[in-house]
Amino acid sequence: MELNKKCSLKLKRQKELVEYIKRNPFLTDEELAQVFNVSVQTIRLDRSELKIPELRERIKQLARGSIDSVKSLSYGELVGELLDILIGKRGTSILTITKDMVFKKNLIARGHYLFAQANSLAVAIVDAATALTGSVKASFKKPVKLGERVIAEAKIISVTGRRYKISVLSKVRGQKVFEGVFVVFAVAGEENLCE
Amino acid sequence: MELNKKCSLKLKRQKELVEYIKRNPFLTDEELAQVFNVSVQTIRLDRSELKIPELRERIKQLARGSIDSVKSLSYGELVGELLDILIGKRGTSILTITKDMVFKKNLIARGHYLFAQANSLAVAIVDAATALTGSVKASFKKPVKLGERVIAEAKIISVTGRRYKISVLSKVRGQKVFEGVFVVFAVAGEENLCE
DNA sequence: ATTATTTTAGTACCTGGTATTAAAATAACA
DNA sequence: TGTTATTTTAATACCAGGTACTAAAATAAT
Repeated sequence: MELNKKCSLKLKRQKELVEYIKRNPFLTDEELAQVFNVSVQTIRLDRSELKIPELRERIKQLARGSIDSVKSLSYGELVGELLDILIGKRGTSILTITKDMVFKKNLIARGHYLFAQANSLAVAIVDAATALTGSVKASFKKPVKLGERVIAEAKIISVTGRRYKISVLSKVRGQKVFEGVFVVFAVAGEENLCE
Repeated sequence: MELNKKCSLKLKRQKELVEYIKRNPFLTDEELAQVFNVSVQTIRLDRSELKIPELRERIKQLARGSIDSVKSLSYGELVGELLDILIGKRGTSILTITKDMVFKKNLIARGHYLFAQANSLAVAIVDAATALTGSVKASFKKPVKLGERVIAEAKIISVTGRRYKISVLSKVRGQKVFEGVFVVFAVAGEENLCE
């Protein structure tokens, strides 16, 4: 009842197998069998004991992991990270351009990410329970590349009733990359925000 | 020899199929057949004509891409789902408002999602290898709620050199919710797009 | 020598395809 | 209308890479 040598051989192989598959997830059982110089059945037995899924399942999981991060624009209330805010006055946020924000061809950030950062900041500094964007005039001054950190500064220029006019200026290393004027409405309930 | 109607039906399906699979790469031929309401064989025929690899191959490629870490996401290129496009002319896309697109407080869609749909559509119909947004004038006409389906229609109004002027109109159940004029630049390499 | 463990083999079956041939449905045309 | 081209569907044989199960060999432990 103490199959030390054999048993340890088996355990050793299984340990290595785990590592090997981790590093090398695209191999079939047959190929693994060759690598470890055992039969295909042994590999299958090992996998089932170790609960390692079959090749196709492994690949699928990898693919899922890669695609999930693509999803959509933002996950929280704000696109970017709030650096500083003074509600009713101004605010600053920073957004680092990651690879899912850029065109794959040239690694330049898609415009709507810069817009989203500016828009969510504009809405945030109004924050009268709820604020909705009414209209925008924006211009993209310079392309922003992968990895760059965009700092957006918003300030309220005027307030007329529930109508806020806010300017947002975004920069990368001091260089202006985006500029916009947002008209935002503070809404209480459900009414229309149309002009 | 002029199978216009039929032919266009087939072409339309194939176009949609390309998009559908891009956004939805984990579906089997059988599932795709159900979606498009045709037989499995037709889907296979389409795939082979369009040189779209089979499910397992698609998954493998995704998984490979994810491991290479460089990862070029051709999946987040467009916000919304392309319904119909005529490059150089016009295009239509649909975006269903999900819960991560709305303000928690009132379930109204954040403006930048509508903007993103419009912007990515505007960029898509230019598609001169690469296109970047230069400036925008936009206005949000009506709040859009959770679950609603926004249909955006973009059309090119004018082209001056590499400068495209594109109007985008988004509607929910026929009601105008967003309107914008985008100035988009077709860029070849790396130059600035500043005005 | 006997028993327990481990490895290997063999078989039937599954999914999601390819590849090929052929029939049926649909559209175009004269 | 009939005839022809196109498109769609069906049927069949085959493949990879498995699962699940049964059973025989090989090896080790006592």
